Amino acid sequence: MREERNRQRAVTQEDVAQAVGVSRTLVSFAFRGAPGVSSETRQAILEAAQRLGYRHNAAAADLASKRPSAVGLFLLDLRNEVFVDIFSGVRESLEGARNRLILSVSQSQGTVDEGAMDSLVEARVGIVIAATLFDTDERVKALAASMPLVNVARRIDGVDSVYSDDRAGARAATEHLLRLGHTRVAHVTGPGAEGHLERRRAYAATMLDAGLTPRVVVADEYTQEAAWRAASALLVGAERPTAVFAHNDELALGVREAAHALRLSVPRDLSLVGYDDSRIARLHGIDLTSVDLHALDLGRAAGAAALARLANPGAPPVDQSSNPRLVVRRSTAAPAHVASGTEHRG
Amino acid sequence: MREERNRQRAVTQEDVAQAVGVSRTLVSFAFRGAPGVSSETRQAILEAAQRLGYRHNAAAADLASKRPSAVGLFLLDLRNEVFVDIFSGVRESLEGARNRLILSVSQSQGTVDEGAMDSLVEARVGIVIAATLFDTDERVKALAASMPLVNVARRIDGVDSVYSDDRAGARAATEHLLRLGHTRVAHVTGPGAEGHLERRRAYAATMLDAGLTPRVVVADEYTQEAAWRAASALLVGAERPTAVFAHNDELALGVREAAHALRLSVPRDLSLVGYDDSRIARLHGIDLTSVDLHALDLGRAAGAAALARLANPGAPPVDQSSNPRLVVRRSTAAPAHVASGTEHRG
DNA sequence: GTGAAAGCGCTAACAT
DNA sequence: ATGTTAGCGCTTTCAC
Repeated sequence: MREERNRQRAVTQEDVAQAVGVSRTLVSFAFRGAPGVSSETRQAILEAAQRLGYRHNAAAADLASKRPSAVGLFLLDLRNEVFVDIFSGVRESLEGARNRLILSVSQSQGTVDEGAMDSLVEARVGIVIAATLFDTDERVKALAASMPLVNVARRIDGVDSVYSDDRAGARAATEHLLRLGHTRVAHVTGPGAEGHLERRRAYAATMLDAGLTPRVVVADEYTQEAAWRAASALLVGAERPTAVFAHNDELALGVREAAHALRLSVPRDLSLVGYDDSRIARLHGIDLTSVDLHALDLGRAAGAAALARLANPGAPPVDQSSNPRLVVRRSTAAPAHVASGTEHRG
Repeated sequence: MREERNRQRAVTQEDVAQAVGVSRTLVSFAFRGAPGVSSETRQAILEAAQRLGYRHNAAAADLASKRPSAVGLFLLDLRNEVFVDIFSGVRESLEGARNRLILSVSQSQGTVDEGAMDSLVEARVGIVIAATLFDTDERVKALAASMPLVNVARRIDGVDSVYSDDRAGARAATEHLLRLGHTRVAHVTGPGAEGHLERRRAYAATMLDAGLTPRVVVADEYTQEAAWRAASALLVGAERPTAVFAHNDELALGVREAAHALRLSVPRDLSLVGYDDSRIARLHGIDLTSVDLHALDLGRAAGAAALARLANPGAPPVDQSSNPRLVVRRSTAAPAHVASGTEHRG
């Protein structure tokens, strides 16, 4: 038993060929269903392979065939469900295709991660689908110039991009709060990398359009804990906002915890809007109003775009935008004074 | 601009060697910091590589060097934070080591996934760390016989195993409920694969020890939705349990939603205990009593075990158990009648 | 329908 | 300290 573990030379196509009494070429052909192999030979080969325990060696195959078959997926943070959904979507659209999917997750929260992207390059993926939120446009363009790259959840001019209209989503979120009667609406976000700017810009623009003063609070990371810290300072004093629109649900939950620690009740004392419409947002007792960006669809579309790019390297850049949707739940309500005003009327 | 995308032949060590005026060997050695290269030559090589834009080709390297450097990680479900934590832990302990980490995620919720494991085999990883919960002991043993394998979050005799003591955790959870005065305590779990049995067994044993009747409800998947469906049937009628211990937080949240839909309040009408101590459990308004199995540590330990196995293939199997910890929050309380009894006393 | 031979980019003895 | 040589397992012309 124990001895078997000692890695005896792996079974190769050569071994299969000898067993069947044909050449290596035929074996190679047989596996890829290439034409030019009689069905009898193919049967014999497949059967012998099975019997001998032959396993295809993807690395060797890629090396020999010059054009790499793997698709790399670069994600920022698996604790954020959006990225998990993107992953699921990409995988789904790669199903059936002959491409392996290699996942690489950024190490660092809040800064550019060279290492994770490098690992994809060194794995010689033929194309990478990347959530490049922390990189500058310039750097992404440079990357895209050196290898096929599909941008997901972000738009960059001249680079294949599959994204959700952040501007529309952020505007909808902010307007929802304004319509409820809030005037002191703050925005909690994270480090201001180029990929993360749309939402805060749209928030600020919407506020200004309404004649109000934007108030942007920047947490030092895109984590609950960082949002908590940032919100703890924001939510005290007479001038504290009556509503907060957070960059995403993760941050919104941090704000929520901070509010509760300060004995502020949501939505009575503070209205809260997140972004992503994660499963947590839907839980009873959380009921977080949030913007759904359909991450699964984004992933599917990105996967399809990658396949298309691989098939046609010369095609013009894809620019595929989709519309997010505001999902109103119970974390938002009219501010206290307006609410009582409403009551009087009611 | 656009033309650059056309994959011109990649820069190889050969190119670097020619540029510097040395042999390929030196270049190869220089990159791996192998001895036998003068520091001047090394400098020149590294610099030329930089200038030419040379990227190491991991696939070719692995192919040439017989002993594969990659570690495969097989995970069941990225939507379950436990697995994300395991991933983080594994990666952490591989940091510094020269091993690439290749992640493979099971496709199917609830059944064995051959494909995902195969992809690891075809990537020719040197060892795989696997959360094999859905496989039979027998199958895992067979796999482990054909290639180095470290079991994580599960114990299998004769196979490297790094796990948390599920029996102790489940017993602690059940006893916590019994001590609160509950007698009708149900257990909600998922499909009964061998890797998932410890908790329900410990629950049942604990109930029997206390002279009570176990009641195990099996959802058809390990998802919130499935738990919701299962719990909807469980939580009606006069004989409905006053407490539920769920296999994990994911299922517990499904039970919680079902309870709320039935207008049962947690913990007043139903006490609830989960398992995993996920971040969601800690949120204000959720406050789920749960068992922390320290998934991050599990991942770290599994990574270390994999490295150790790679370094010493002949060593006896690792059997490393750790103790989970019950974290009591506000989702558990004495059952209604006992609670009022307590009030009288107080 | 089948096979021979070259070579992918790299590592690893074995020279020198 | 540096170079030579032979593969790793596979794909892929190009013959037969």
